Amino acid sequence: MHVGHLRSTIIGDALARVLDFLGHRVIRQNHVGDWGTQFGMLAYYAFSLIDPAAHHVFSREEEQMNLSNFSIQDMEKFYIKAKQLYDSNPEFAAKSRQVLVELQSGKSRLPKLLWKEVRDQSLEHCERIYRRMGVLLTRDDVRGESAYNDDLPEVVADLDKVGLLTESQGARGVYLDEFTNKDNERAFVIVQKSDGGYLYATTDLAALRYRAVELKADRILYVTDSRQAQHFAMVFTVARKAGFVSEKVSLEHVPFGMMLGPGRTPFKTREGGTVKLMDLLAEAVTRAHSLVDEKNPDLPDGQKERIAEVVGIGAVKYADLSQNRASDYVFSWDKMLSLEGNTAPYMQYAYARIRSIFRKGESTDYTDYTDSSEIVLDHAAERKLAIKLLQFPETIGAVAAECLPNVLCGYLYELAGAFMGFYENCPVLQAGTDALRASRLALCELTARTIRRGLDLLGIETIERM
RNA sequence: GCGCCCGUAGCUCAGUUGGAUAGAGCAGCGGUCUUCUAAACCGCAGGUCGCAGGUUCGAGUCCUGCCGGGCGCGCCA
Repeated sequence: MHVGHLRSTIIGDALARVLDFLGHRVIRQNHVGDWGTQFGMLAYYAFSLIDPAAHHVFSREEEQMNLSNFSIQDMEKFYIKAKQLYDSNPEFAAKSRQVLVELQSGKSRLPKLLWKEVRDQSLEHCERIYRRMGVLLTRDDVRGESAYNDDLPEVVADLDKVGLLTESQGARGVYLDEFTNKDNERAFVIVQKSDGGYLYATTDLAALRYRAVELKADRILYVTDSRQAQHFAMVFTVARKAGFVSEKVSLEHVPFGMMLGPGRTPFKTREGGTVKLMDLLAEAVTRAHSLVDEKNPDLPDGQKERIAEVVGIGAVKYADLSQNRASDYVFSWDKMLSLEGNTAPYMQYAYARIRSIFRKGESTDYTDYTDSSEIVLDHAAERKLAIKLLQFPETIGAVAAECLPNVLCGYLYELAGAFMGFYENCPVLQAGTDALRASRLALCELTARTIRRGLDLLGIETIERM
């Protein structure tokens, strides 16, 4: 995984958390690309590692080959090498495509075994990143392109059954009056190539039907980059017309802007020169660690490392989530790893400050103050903070309705800002009266709870001190 | 050609059912630690909201046209 995979992973995770929190039954679907050309080349490359001299691929003896020792240390390097060979070596490319054909037809067991091995390694790699980033996806959520392989002929047959299917120049597809092509003619959505192969529109239709019929989803969200907007608009239209999805089911593409490189050039996926996600996370944690050393040198080392991890990872995720997802995202180390201003550490810092008050006040029991206290809002800063606190529910509602995590980020930033103002102006532990002290402690408690909950919904952790 | 997205301060961006003097961060300048964490706070400076019309009591927001940028459009995903 590289930085180009960051957005869909993080945005999808945050939206799933928010919808979950609101009581919806959320079914995560990790639609991994485990069935295309790239997996053919990976599987064949894996094979060539086992036996570099091999010029033939699918003999019986080779099917017996023991694959148990096969392991891939670094899937990213592995892919780059395979890609280089694919581009430079016609023989390798031809064999890769052959592997894919064998794979999809299910004729030979060897490609299947290799494919499975490569896929497992790849998914394990993803899971390591998910765990470090605090993304809730698990292996159970993986339902990739390969899962729909057997449904593809049926999708085409069903389109034919309802009279939508047309043949043109040997390819089969659906004409849509709602869209036009380059020549201003109605669009043609191809579901089966002239050579009999299927395309991603076919897979997406199969997936759509699975989600509507089998999973009984009533709202289906597609978190992908905005370039696929038209593709999904067309696939949704076909699915409706074919009766795969009823009108009651909401189909929503949740598009986000591209990851751009320096100079606003597109970040090429599947090319060399991209920044690895693991490296990005490590760099973020390193930067956070040196900041902890600087700001709070007396903390024990173990605690510093924990803080660096939470702050660094949080900063990376927040940098992405806080921007309106429609905008293109210009990759910048400084911006992504920034720990100043409107960043996760700002909120984490506000939280840590509040927790510090409770430690100093010798009470860590949250419920001590909220239930029995009258809230006093005499100071402007108190009033401002209280109003912000009350806006939390409507904010979450808006985030869920519009699928905009940055709205939650904006809210939390305002909340943390309101607290900072309160903190500067309103002494808590040394408030004039017991009643005022109790009231302010309650405000602190409610703020801490809201910040922690809000960050949690974004997939970002909090720490007790920093 | 058609379609979608975008154009807001020097830079990066908020501003989504139209509502009062358009906000924030960074960068710049100047202040604030004898009191709960200064990873903070306060102040100053900085904008013809791409342009031109229109709707409205009211437009960054809605409509039309234009300029500029990005992306997409029958056998890749």
